[in-house]
Amino acid sequence: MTIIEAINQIVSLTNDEKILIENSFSVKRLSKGDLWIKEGQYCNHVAYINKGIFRIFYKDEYGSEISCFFMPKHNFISSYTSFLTQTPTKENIEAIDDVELLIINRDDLEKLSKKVRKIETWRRVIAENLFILMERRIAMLQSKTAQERYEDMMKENGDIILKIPLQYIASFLGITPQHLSRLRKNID
Amino acid sequence: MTIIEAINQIVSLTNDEKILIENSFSVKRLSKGDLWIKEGQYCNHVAYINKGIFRIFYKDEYGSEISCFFMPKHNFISSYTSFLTQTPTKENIEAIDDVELLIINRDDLEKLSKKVRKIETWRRVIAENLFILMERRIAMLQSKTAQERYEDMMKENGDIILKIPLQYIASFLGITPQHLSRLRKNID
DNA sequence: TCTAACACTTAACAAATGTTAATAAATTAA
DNA sequence: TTAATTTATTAACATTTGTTAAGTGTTAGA
Repeated sequence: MTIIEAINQIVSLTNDEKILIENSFSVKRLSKGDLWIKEGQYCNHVAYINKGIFRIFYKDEYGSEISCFFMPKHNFISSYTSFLTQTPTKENIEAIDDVELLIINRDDLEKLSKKVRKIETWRRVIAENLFILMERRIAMLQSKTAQERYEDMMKENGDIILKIPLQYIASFLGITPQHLSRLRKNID
Repeated sequence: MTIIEAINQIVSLTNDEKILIENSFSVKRLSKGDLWIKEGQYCNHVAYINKGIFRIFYKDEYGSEISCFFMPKHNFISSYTSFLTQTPTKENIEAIDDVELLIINRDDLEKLSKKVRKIETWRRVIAENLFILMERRIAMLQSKTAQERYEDMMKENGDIILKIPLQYIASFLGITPQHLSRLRKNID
């Protein structure tokens, strides 16, 4: 799915609009392990993932990495709080695979939004979806056991779960790698 | 703190704007235990809490109540996903105390936003703050023990924690009432 | 006021999860 | 490729948290 198809699913676009959008984004490639965004930076970009998987993580008070989200291809990614509030981010965004991004910076996104008003609607929908995702994540952490959380994750992200190192998934679920290893043994 | 003072803290207002805003909201009073919003309803209002404390909760697959958030006076409250996406809410919003609200419906909020453009900024800031709150909540549930979560809650919400029934706090923290009772004994 | 319903506490035990440490497997670098 | 490093698995044990059940307030109506 191209970026145009992804946006077109939410707000249907004319050919002219498609061209305007396409020209506003530029390609960026990263290798496995590279950080696209580092903590302390201002995140002034939003990106569409053409290829690969990203991990968003932050460091806790002991310096351990806590994985917040995984984003596979055909989704949009950013350090949203930083992008929206124009403050330094606490998050790191790391390429788990070799990845290909289509990026746009804040100014160009504003210009594009003025030229193509539908982009405003699309931005709102992206924000709303993220909001709903966070609500579901809170509900899950609050009221399900580790095994249920893992099984739910399997159902919803079965396609990418095998490509993500176990330790990252464990951190995402809020458990130790050893415990996740144990759960996997019991489930299979 | 009045609603005008609360908004004025975020976007400074002229006297005319203050009057326009004040006239757009209307008073609603509820008694302890009343539901302002019930699951299944469309939430078409946003409210400022003049007095009292609210609890937002939903029901899990077994019908148990899971408490998501507590909102004390001098904050704004809504079932945001429902309000934003105009879909039926899964949440219930309950008065823990006798409460007094200042409410505005979607249409009037849109009209007000057009008359007082700063209200757009205020709406954005409210959404951003909620977003940050949710991020912190995820981090807490993901990487802290129940005792740490309780102690953090004491630090940040010490003023209201004593007014909220223990069972609701336990559910909010993702633990059983018995376990919270045990933690309290150990801490004091 | 008395009683019934509900909320909170406590304790014993069970289940889930963390910790430590050792080993095996996989990946990376020379 | 081999050696070094990282990652994953396994097991024994410790700690945290859930479950059940009983007892003790507390509150709200009859």
